[in-house]
Amino acid sequence: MTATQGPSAGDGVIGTPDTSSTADTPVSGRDTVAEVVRQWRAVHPDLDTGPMEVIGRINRCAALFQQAEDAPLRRAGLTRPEFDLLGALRRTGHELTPSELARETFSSGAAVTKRLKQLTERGLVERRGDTRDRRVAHVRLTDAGRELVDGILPSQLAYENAVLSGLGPVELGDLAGLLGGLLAQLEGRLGALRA
Amino acid sequence: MTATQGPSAGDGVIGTPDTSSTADTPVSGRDTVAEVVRQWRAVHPDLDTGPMEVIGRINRCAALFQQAEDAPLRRAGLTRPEFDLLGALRRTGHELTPSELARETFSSGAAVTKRLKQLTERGLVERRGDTRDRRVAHVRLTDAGRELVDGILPSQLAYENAVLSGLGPVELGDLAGLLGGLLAQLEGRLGALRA
DNA sequence: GAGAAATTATTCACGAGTAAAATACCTGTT
DNA sequence: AACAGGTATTTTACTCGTGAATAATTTCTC
Repeated sequence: MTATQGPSAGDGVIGTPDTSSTADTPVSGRDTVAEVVRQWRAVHPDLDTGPMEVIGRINRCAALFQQAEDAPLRRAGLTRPEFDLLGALRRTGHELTPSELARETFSSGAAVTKRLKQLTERGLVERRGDTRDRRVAHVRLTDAGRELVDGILPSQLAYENAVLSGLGPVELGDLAGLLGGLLAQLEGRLGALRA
Repeated sequence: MTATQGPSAGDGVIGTPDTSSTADTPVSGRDTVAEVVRQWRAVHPDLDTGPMEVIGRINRCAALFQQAEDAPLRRAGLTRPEFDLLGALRRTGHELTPSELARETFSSGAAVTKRLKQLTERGLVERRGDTRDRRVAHVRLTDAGRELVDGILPSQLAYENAVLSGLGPVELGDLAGLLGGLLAQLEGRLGALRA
């Protein structure tokens, strides 16, 4: 699929009304992605580097989060995927089957199986077989699991808040809104784009 | 900087306020993270779920990108980390040592070693020992490697553009700007926050 | 200059995720 | 009732990244 290389959209996409010049440093300040984009432009001045400025930054932010954001989690001996699983059980408030956990957690069934094994051994979740359909299992938090999640969550949120404290409330709100719009589009339309 | 950010709060960007308990309800519309946040609020109405709306969405976007965004890459038999490595060599325009590649690529030295081994076997990069310091190696793209990168890049960017096409140019510009600000903060201040 | 400390790159053992096969079970059709 | 086909979950074989140890070399310090 050869999409029309944004002819006019080319360099205008990002710098639209706000930033000062088109010559150097066309985008916001000094993060590493900006430098990367600058290098690419020097080598391929014809390409539309707009997407990089969004996707590259999202990927980089996510990578940094994974390294640092989860400090309170790791202190409790949990990885982020493990916490996501426990959190899914906590926030839905009821039992979930492994398949539902996989869907809720955006991970594969096999990964859920492995995590459940570990979490069961640690006494954080329990399993119960369905009486009608003996293929399915129902997983629920133990008291210890629920207490662990409830104990971690506030400090985790406080930590995330600190991580984001560089932006003001208005900017965070805007960012959340824009990301929500993007994500809604991605989730709705991405499966179909898998060309 | 950022164009006239939404007057008042950030809830207007996407749409419909929802039917929740708390007074301020910036949860925008219809992505999965919004639903997750809603569930958390029902269970813990006292917690500030603001950070989730940003961090959760960034992580989720990154996960979706990893699944889908790289379609043109995989068609060329490259993973995203491999392409990042080749891209670093291409965009800097000169040779890089493995350590520099690790820094540029945000990955560990061991990972770079492994990738270099594979890419060398495929004839995409070459290595050369430093004459002054015999510990260091210098890595450069072969002609085939450079052609591969240059061949992939346009379609990869076009693909990314399509992925982002749900947002308009202004929104993408704002998003890039906000993410750049966040990232600059994270990169500058995150190492110190590792408590 | 000789030995200590630092730096560069690689190797190793391991943990975690995945896709695909395997297992166990249910349901509808005949 | 029996069989085909579908679904839920687990197992298997494999890949990939990581941190810690290792090897090789340079640089610092006296």
